[in-house]
Amino acid sequence: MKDPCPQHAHRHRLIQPALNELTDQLRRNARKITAPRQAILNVLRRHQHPLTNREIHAALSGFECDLATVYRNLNTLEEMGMVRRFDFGDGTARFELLIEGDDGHHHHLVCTQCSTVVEIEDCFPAELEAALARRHGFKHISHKLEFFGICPKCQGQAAGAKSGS
Amino acid sequence: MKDPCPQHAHRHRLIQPALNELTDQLRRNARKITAPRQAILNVLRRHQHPLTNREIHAALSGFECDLATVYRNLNTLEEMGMVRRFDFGDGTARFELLIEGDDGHHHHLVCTQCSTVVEIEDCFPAELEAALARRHGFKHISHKLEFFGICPKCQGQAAGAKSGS
DNA sequence: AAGCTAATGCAATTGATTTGCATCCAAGTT
DNA sequence: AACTTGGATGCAAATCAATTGCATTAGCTT
Repeated sequence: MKDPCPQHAHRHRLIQPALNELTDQLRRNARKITAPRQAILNVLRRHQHPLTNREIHAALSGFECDLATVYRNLNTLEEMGMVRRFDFGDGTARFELLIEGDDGHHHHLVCTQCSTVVEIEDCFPAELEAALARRHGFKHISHKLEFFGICPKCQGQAAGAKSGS
Repeated sequence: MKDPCPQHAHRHRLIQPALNELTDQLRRNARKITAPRQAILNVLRRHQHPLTNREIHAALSGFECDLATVYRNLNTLEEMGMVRRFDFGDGTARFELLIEGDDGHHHHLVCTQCSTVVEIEDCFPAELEAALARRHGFKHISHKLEFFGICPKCQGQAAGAKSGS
């Protein structure tokens, strides 16, 4: 019996893995250390929020690579367990870098006005989830959970704005 | 202070609204009672599970209309609060008919093998959600939550199958 | 029955994501 | 250090869900 959402919630957010640690992970998975890959990992290292493929592509400092390459690499990194994919329901996938050993399971609180994202420490209670699985005879149960609301900054302002002042 | 997810969980699933009750709702919202709309509502009445636009379009018995019309109507019905949109994370929206007065808030347990969908009575605890909103200063908070796992039927079978038997 | 506007059909468009294919290069070999 | 090779990349085309422009049709009000 494990806790709802253990202590891993905020842990990795504070850590910025060194690039060479990340390339080591690639090496161990028999992946080539290419320029696009390093550039992408560098972008992910520097950002604490979930990024879309397009955002990652745009953030490649100096270096350029094809958008398709970004897509391919994020899929690869996800398979390798180096990033986690999030779905905020807007039809665009977002990714966060994980540190080794962390499954990255956590959730977000997204402002429906300005798209500000806050990482959340809460999780759906594991006992409830287990009971639910038992009740319906399901195995290997997991969940997707994201919260939406109006952030403090946007609360004073008239609706419709896309970014803070 | 309200309950986590009140008793409305299974309520409407057992009810199959009469077509004329549904068209009355349209009328009250100043919407025209067209053939495509009636056909779409009929499909929704008969199905207890979330359906994609394409599935609804395919299920229009006898009557034919353009797929774009199905898309447009489900958007309209959603605005009117007659259907609720669900996102199972596969890039395709699904819809369920609501009964009047029910906001239709509930969740699902989806089999990742055969796509069987079970409606869930559990919900993310409202107290936790309220605390979360308070903690981060958010207002008008809501959430999206769906569960995934392997259903009883698929547990015995080798992975990979797309439907039972 | 006439008239106005929403609703529809059809085709084209948008946007995210994927893929075919020729070329290239990182990494292991000789 | 040159050689080999399969994974990786660039580019363009293809998918797929969903939306939209536009001319036409058809509910509904008067």
